[in-house]
Amino acid sequence: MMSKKQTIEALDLIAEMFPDAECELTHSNPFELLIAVVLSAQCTDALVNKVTPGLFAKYKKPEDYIAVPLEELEQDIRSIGLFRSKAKNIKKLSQALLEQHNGEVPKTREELVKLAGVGRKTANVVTSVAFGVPAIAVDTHVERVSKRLGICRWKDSVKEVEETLMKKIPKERWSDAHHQFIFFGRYHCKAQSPQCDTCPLLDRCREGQKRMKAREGK
DNA sequence: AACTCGGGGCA
DNA sequence: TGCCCAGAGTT
Repeated sequence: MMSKKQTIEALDLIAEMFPDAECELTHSNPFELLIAVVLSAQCTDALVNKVTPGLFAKYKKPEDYIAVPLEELEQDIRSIGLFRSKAKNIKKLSQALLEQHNGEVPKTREELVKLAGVGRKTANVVTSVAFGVPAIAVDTHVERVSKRLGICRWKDSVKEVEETLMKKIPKERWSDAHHQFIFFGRYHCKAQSPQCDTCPLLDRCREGQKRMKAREGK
């Protein structure tokens, strides 16, 4: 397991690789971000960004999502997959914003996770990106990278990964680290092709060392 | 903890 | 054409 010091050193190297890492979901206000992150569950940000410009031109406020028939909203987001449940969630979520939050996006994780289609990851992205609250949203990239590097244990749950990262990374770096890990996982340490050969973290990476030894053994 | 939902992108 | 992508909700 990486110590706190080792974790920060690894993070520094990743930050050098992706100094401009930031949220890639197209949005221009907290409500658009919330919708975009809900849509991004189980699909890529690039795919979400294909539908959101048209979607946000048509739907500006929670009322707009409520006004339209479910089938119409389903068709508007059909290309991203899982569109039936996502359309239902967005209508429910819009209703809740109107009835319980004056049509505004709530600013706390506790309130956000009560919304339909909003889980731990989505809530953390919204609070950190829209409201500047320090947070580490653990998606599959963050989880995979943290486990490969040895920052946390392979068997850790998403919640345990998040708690470990918060312990080992200074709070003022949580939000930047979150995006840097995501970029590292998405563009370099990919699920099927980690690109260990060109990785600056190879000598300090648990999984990378294991892979190199396995290759030499052949 | 395991299962389900789903179309797009790429080999 | 079949594998890979990548969270929330339910049981």
